[in-house]
Amino acid sequence: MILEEMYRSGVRTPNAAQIQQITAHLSYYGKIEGKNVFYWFQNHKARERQKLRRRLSRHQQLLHYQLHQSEDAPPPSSPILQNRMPPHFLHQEATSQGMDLVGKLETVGTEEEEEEEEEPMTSAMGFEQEWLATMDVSSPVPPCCRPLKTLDLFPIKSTGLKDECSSSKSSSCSTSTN
Amino acid sequence: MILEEMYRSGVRTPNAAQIQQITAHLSYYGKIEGKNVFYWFQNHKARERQKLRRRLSRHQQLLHYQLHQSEDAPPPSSPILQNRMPPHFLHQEATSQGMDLVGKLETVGTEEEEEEEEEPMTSAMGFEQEWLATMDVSSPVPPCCRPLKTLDLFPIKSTGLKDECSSSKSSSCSTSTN
DNA sequence: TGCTTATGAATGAATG
DNA sequence: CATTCATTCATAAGCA
Repeated sequence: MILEEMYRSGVRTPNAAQIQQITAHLSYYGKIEGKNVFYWFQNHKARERQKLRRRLSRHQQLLHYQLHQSEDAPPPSSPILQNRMPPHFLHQEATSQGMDLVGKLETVGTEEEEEEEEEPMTSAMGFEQEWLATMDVSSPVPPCCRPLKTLDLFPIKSTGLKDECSSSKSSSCSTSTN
Repeated sequence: MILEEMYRSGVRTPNAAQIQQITAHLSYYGKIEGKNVFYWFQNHKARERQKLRRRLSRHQQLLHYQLHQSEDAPPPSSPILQNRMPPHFLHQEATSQGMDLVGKLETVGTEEEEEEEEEPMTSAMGFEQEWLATMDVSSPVPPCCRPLKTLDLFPIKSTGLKDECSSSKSSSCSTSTN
């Protein structure tokens, strides 16, 4: 769990030297290469951010929903996080020149940031997957009436498939509802 | 089931928006989150591909075997050689009415050879670092005796580790299982 | 009841 | 850094 320790300490994208050291340490427990460490940090950071993002988006969604739910309905006090900071706020040090052992603009608990490692991750990027988001689409809707308007979920097959079916994927025209 | 319908319709990797809608619809039948839908598609696609791949490999193996039966020494290995083919083998599977570009049956590695294809960059490490290379720091000393002087770089604790650095289960030393 | 299968979840390894 | 794929884990379901 060394890696997580380091991660919690603020290490996000270790540079070559750091990776070397980490790898050296970890090699005690078994065969390990630098790329393993590298990948670990990559994945961990990405997934951490993902989770965070989903929290944010969920909250935002809730807020949005509540805002649009009723004009007069007072928001149940959820003013937490409205992080819409400038798009140029995250910028890690592209693993080249920056040492993030001490972190920087993040709440890097240099000592011991147990919970709440709020990272001002990106927010202006295109659309990634907010799926992992626990967008409880089920909760906002009262069980007595479902706002589902029978979306045409079947014929949707638009730009989701761009890599694998790149050859000549199914035509997304009028999918004739299979 | 709805998801299978969609899958058959050609949906493979729905994007965020699609997942949202699907989740919304499915939420009518019970509690469901976006990640569930995401995982479903991931798994379904993967296993579909897996089945396909297995079938193909089996067939090709049979053919290969039969062809080389009289020519070369018949491989006494069990016919359940299974997968271990080039990572990029087949890409799509047949959808009912979608496109089934099963093509790409490239040089079906008749003899998959173990090659150390590594380190594709080594150029300006502006993007991918060069540790993807097999820089093995664990080499200087046998992994069974700790040569590392326990660098005080960070608080390393040898608690249970079974996934992070054990991508290779070949932990020669006592893998300090917890 | 013990085993095999099916499946959701998670993670390592890439690739773009 | 985002996205995808392959593998693996854990567990529930099905069956002999």
